[in-house]
Amino acid sequence: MDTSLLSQSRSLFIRRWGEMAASWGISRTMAEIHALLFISNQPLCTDDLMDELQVSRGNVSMNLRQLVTWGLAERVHHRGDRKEYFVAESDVWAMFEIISRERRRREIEPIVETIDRCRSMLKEELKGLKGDRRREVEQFRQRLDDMQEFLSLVNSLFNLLVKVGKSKVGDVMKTLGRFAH
Amino acid sequence: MDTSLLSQSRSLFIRRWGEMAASWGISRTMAEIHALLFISNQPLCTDDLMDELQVSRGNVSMNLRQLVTWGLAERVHHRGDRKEYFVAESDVWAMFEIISRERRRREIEPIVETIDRCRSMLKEELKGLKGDRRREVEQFRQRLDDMQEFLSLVNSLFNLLVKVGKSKVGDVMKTLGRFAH
DNA sequence: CAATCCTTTCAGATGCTTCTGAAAGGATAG
DNA sequence: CTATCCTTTCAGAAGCATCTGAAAGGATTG
Repeated sequence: MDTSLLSQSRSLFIRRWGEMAASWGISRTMAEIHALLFISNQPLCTDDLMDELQVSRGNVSMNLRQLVTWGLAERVHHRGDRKEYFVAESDVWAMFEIISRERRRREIEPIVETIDRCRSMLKEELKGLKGDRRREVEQFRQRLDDMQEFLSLVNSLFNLLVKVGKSKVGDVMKTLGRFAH
Repeated sequence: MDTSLLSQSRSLFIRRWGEMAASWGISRTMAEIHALLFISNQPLCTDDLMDELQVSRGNVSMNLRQLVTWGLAERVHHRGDRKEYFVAESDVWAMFEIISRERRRREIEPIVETIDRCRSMLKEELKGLKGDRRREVEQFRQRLDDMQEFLSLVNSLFNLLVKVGKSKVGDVMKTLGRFAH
């Protein structure tokens, strides 16, 4: 067994990346595969991944498919070799864009849509109301409004960040610093 | 059964908030309890929550405890009533601060710490290396550097956002807009 | 077209998280 | 001190997401 510092770092990083995955809504193995591809300096095939991560062929196959679908990995062919190889997206900004789009789609959009529906229902409901019940509905509506305002802010921030991108980040941080005394 | 639009909106919102919870690393029931408290205009007791959400007493108790620990809910006592009541934090910015702190603690800090360790291991490893293997280590190190730079940016952005808070968000957005031609 | 090599699929197994409900704990009232 | 009321705890049950491995699919080769 390889006990070099290189090998130790590899498995340390892969394991941690996998552990984090749970909170990112990505399965542990999918994240480990992605980590391994990310730190490799050459494309890897299914067997490489099975060996290093100790998981089944089916598992690797399914998770690779999802990584490719997301755009976090892509297929690579070598002349004279039937096997398929894979590499990871290597630009962390592109990764950020992909992951944040995915997360927004799952975490932000559904709740925004629901809040919209609720708001119009409550607007309707308010028409004929007086007194305590009116106050109840109004409070509910107020909270939904606050939440929606906040969520659309978060949304635009992400959009901006992605647009601004790597190159201008230094400037952005400097400018933002002014707001935070 | 109450079929008013108010009641429909309530359960719609609660259900959706709960569904989202999975991706936020919060259990469905914990999120539903939080949602119900968030949209109520008065403190609720354990039985209220059990009735409306159809979950067991133990479940409510454990999740309330966690909500209180996080600071997303707090206990309220009524004179002459032995029961404990609960209200949710109602300021979405405070909620954001709490949740983002928690998520960073679980999602960002561990990987940053791991990257640090890996980087120093690789630095050590590089000392006596030449050729292909050196190139392999160098690529790994480069990717870790990129990742770390990115993560610390995200970190400072969150810090800034929390500090800047509600009041100045408009300004921040306007300024960011300039960078996004 | 048969053999070989590799990938994909999916039913059932596994393991992890969350939930239940009953028992124990603890406070207040009489 | 005992009864009452409410909360907390936790072992086992249930539910859910992930993984395995074998079988089927599909492509290339000789």
